[in-house]
Amino acid sequence: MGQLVDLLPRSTFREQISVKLREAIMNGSLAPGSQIVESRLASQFGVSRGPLREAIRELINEGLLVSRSYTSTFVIDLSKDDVQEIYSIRTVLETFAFELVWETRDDWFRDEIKRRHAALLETIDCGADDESIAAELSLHSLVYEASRHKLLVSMWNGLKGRLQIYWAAHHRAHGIRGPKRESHDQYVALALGDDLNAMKAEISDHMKRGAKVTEAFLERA
Amino acid sequence: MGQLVDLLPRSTFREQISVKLREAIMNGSLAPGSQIVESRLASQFGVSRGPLREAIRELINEGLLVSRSYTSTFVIDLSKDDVQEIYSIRTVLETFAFELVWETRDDWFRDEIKRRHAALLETIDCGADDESIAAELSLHSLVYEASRHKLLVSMWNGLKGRLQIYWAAHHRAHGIRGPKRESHDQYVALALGDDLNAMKAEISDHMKRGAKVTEAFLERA
DNA sequence: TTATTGTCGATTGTCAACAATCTTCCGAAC
DNA sequence: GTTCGGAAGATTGTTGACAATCGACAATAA
Repeated sequence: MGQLVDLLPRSTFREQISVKLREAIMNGSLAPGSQIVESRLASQFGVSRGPLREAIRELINEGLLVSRSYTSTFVIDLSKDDVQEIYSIRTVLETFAFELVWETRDDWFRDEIKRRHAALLETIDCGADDESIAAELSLHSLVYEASRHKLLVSMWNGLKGRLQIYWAAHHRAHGIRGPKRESHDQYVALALGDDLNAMKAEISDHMKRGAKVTEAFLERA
Repeated sequence: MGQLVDLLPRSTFREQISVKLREAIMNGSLAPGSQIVESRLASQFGVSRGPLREAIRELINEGLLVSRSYTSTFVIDLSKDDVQEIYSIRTVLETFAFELVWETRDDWFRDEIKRRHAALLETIDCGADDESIAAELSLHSLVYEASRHKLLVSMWNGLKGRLQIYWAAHHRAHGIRGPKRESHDQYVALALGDDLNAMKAEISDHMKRGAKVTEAFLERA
């Protein structure tokens, strides 16, 4: 028997809190470097410290928070090296994802990549900065999802979260605009084409450009 | 002022429990598929369920345990697909690690790889199966450590834990011996040599052989 | 003045009791 | 015999109180 209706979202507090917290960090309500106080957050969410602590542990394991025993926990503040590391791993993983997907790209893949690219362009035209970031990450997510490689997807999700924090924070701090309108034309065109090596080269370039931009961020500060 | 005495190991229960639990899973005291009951484990460790739950959450995030809300939590039982995924990602990451390290390999690297290889051979000669597994993983860990890429190391550690569970469990279940004596001769020789492409090919082969062995495991069952 | 010690507030760590949920099983109705 | 419903037991989820630790600042003594 198939799935007739969606599973009811009977989630625990811990789950709900961990997504809310993740959102708050990603959209900058909790800025990088800011302190997390369990008792305060718990009362804000209207729960006790137990489930809140478990949610915090989850984000610590994802690398979004850091904590020092008996003392304090903070929203992570990524260093330049951290971001470079993320970009370098991303290059490797996204290249691998395209290798996996390349021969089995189907109509769904082609339609979906166009759809997500269009969505990205629209958010850029609207000037919606945070949404542009999310749309860009969604575009890149496609190849991971299409790979049907669960482990690869989960690793990408880990990187994605940290990247989003970083971008959102620095865009806010420096008043820089989101992704440029033409930044993904080449990426999408090659992903629809037939030259895997050109695609790989584009990924490598794309990531190098991204890494360069982050350096520029940090030199202003 | 130097370090007069060792730092006192003032760790929290959660920390201690999470390493003990990890050990128990890795060495097979807690077999794949076996159920974890919070209250029972808590009394075994002599602590309350609070810190124990947090330790369990940690292992869940590492992929060593799985849980269903309000019902139960189990030691993970990897499927054939899961193991294939691990091997395929491992190929990608280890190749990347060698690219990073290749031009900067120094005497420490060369000495250390010989040392770890010798340690592996010794455990094999002693017939110490569990230790052979650990020694093999330690040998492979070297290139990640030498890369000085924190993110890469942490990803490898995640994979390593799951691989160790899988190997230990299946060796125990099927009475199969650990790694063969000559299995890493080529790997070490190429890692000390000057042909990066040959090294990459060896990694790819090595992983394919590993994946084949896991298939053989599963066809017996 | 300066180094040492004690104290206090803030924060995280731990505990034991209680609540919510899931599974199983048994009995009744059809 | 089958299906439905509901009680019972097992397990996880949640809570509020209490304990341990840390960092800073004041008190003290040389």
